[in-house]
Amino acid sequence: MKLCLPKGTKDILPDQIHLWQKAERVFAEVCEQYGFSEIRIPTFEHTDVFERGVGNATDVVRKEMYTFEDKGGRSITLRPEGTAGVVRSFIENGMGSLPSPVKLFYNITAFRYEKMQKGRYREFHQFGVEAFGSSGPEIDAEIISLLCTFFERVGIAQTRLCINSIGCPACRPTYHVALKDYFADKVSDMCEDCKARYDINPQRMIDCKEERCKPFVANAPRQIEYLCSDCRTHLSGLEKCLSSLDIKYKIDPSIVRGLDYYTRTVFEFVSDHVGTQGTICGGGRYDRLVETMGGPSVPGIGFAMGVERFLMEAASQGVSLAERVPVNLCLVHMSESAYDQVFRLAHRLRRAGIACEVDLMGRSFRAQMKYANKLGIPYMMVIGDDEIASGMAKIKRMIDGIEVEVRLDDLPEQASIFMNESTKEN
RNA sequence: GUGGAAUUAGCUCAGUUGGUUAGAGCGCUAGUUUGUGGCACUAGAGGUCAUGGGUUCGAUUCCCAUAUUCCACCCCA
Repeated sequence: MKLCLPKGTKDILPDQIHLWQKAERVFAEVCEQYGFSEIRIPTFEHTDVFERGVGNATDVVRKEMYTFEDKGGRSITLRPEGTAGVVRSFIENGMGSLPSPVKLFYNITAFRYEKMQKGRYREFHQFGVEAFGSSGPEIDAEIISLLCTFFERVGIAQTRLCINSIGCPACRPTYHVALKDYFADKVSDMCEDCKARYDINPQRMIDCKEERCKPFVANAPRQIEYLCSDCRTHLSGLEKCLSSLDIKYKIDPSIVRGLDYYTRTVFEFVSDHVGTQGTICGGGRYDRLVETMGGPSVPGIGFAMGVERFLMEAASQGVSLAERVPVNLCLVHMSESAYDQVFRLAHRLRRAGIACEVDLMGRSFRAQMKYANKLGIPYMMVIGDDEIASGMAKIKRMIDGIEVEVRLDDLPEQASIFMNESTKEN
């Protein structure tokens, strides 16, 4: 049997890795500027963590988790998302007693057993943020602002921000009653899923995509009209913050989110370039989650961004995440006798922090030149018996052929001076 | 989980209505007379035609299964 990738996984090859590194670097940078600290949590947790955190009723927990029994008979699950694990860590490490708010960010892989589609993988990457301890709308706005800054810094435009409020335990029951009243005489004509949702969670009927359900859903009462005064105040507070930051958004009452823990604010950044999986980034507030998972009563809010989807969006917007090629020098030898010297020279240069290449294929002079050119190495230096004898050699800038002569003994310093100067000129 | 499409060289794709040694472009390697790359030219390497079974005198081609990819639904990042 030929070896191949398991379904839904991807190799990230060297020709793509710089995009990832750039995205990771910018994300970490922006998070730190907003006062978030990185946290690293395990790839797997006790299954309970997700059952209690994400919610037993969700599709993610019911049918998408990679769950297995380890050799000690424990039920273990590969994380399907980041929030539950971070909350577990928050509680376990007593972070509730740190100065509030506690602001954390992470860069993780996550695993969901799902059918493949563009922008949807079984192992995928998420950048995420969680903030604990603050219940005001300001932190909601700060997190959205963080995302806007990230997109801006990375050069992405045209992602739509949609927000909604899904209420809190105080006002949701009233809304559910209103929904049930509204749908009471209509459920029988709706899809099977909606019939089930009617009893379990009528709120989810709102974002049903079935054609036959849409007409009924269109006129259904909206959560926003049933918010309690606290939730209403929170939402208008968030709107005020966003406006004063000049962040454009749209209220989208159909955003419900599939994870059970959300309360009040939910939001998504949506793109048109990622196929049906248009949500690049989704998040919201979870004021009861920490308590539900056995911790203190501490409010929280966070988001997760699908890195694959983000990179797809960047590519389709023609955004270049490419990093400048590190300044590189190719040492080209002319003869067998020079090769030994060149090899030692490369060792010295590298130890001095100058990235350079030497022939390792036994190539002819001409072939070495071609190789350097193909790799796009910007500088080269020819070393033959003459150079060895005189102790002088020329560094040539490939793009325009400009050369400078240096003493081999002073090479590390001389080379970096020349290469730095000409880098600045460009 | 339901439904549909696809898989031929490292990459992008031709092709065989079932019939000897399977093609192109790009890429890769070497060379175009041993002190300067990009262009051009020449040559070469590289395929169990995704894998396994079946039908057939004969299968890369037809059928079935498996793996992987893509699309729609569901759901989500």
